Amino acid sequence: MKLSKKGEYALRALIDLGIAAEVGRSLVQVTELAANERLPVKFLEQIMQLLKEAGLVESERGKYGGYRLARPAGKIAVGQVVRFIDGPLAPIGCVSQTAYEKCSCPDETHCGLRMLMLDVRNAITSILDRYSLADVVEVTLRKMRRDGVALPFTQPLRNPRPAGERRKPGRLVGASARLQPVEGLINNLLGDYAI
Amino acid sequence: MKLSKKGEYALRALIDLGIAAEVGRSLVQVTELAANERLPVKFLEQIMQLLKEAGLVESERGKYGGYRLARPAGKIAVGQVVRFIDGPLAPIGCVSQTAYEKCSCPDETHCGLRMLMLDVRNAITSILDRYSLADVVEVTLRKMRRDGVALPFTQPLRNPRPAGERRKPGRLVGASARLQPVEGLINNLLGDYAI
DNA sequence: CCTAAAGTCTACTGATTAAATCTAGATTAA
DNA sequence: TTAATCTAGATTTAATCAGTAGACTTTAGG
Repeated sequence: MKLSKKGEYALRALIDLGIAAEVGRSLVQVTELAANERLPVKFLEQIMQLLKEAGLVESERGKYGGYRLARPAGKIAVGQVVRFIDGPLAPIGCVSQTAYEKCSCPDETHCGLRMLMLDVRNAITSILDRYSLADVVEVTLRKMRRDGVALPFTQPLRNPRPAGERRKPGRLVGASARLQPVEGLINNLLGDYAI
Repeated sequence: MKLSKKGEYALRALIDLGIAAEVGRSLVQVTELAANERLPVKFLEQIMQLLKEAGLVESERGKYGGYRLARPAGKIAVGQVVRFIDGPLAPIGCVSQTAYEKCSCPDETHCGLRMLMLDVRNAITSILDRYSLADVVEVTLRKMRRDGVALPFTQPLRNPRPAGERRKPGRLVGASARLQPVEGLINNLLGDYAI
């Protein structure tokens, strides 16, 4: 039931880009992302290309270039990212809602494994499709601020580009503002009472 | 978030062995298992060896040999099987309760991804550790009987061995008898009202 | 008692994918 | 022009998935 390294690194990078945006940094370099999360640089470069193809990030080339989120973090669901990088969230193909694939067993309707894995699939998607990058960013920043930990990406790039419209740090709109309360760590931490 | 083929095939085989036991067949050959689930025979042989090493199945060698569950299906949790074949259930190592592994990020306590994945881990284990093979077998048999589908493994081996103590088909003891009701397909189907 | 048939068990081989590294090229700011 | 950066592709290493070959075990039949 593993998330691939590629998927994990992609999420780490995207979350960092979300934090950067929230902190006023519109552009982050791959080397910064790699350093901040201790990821292999060249591998992360490949992943950033995939995320660009997916339309999740934008890039600026050349010296003092870098990456930024292509849309607000609140508009990027975690599940979307994982599906794009790792494929369906379902543990086995025959319970995937977004990419169903017939399985080997001769009679799916009487397959107990399938019913069990359908429950697992639903449990996974109910979390990963419910929360956006903004939710994860919000929880992270809140915890860091509470504990007085230094935020990353607070130092501006030495020569920030004009940047047509700089993304202003604003209220993140995440799950807690949109959805019914559910159990789970993330949801608890999203409530003000829990910081 | 995939279950590996090895893990999937292992579960299919074990569920089939559970069905066989419930139907009065104490020994099933690899070729039968492979045919019933349409799995690659030699690959399944390897997997059966792993399951034997894990103490989940027993084997009889030679002509008219085969495999059986090493203990009652109610004593084998699905999660145990997956963990043995595929490793931890957690999507990333730093949220595994049974096989924690430090992750690359410099500060786990302020890692939003980790909190999110902890929720996912808990969602997965709450299902896979709650249900046993007996639960899956019960749901499967119930559905098949309801729809009048022919049960597998009902024909005895041509020359069944003396079989010291034949396992008698008896009441399966699964989650529905042990645990609080929870949401999910499997649990609904375990209730009598749902067959 | 001997042997053939039908099983499990063990080892090796190859294809494909994941994970990461390496090398080189294209683009931009200074 | 040069250094920093993204872009692109080839290469390496390991794991997964599966198939092949055969050795070992047991039963059935002569």
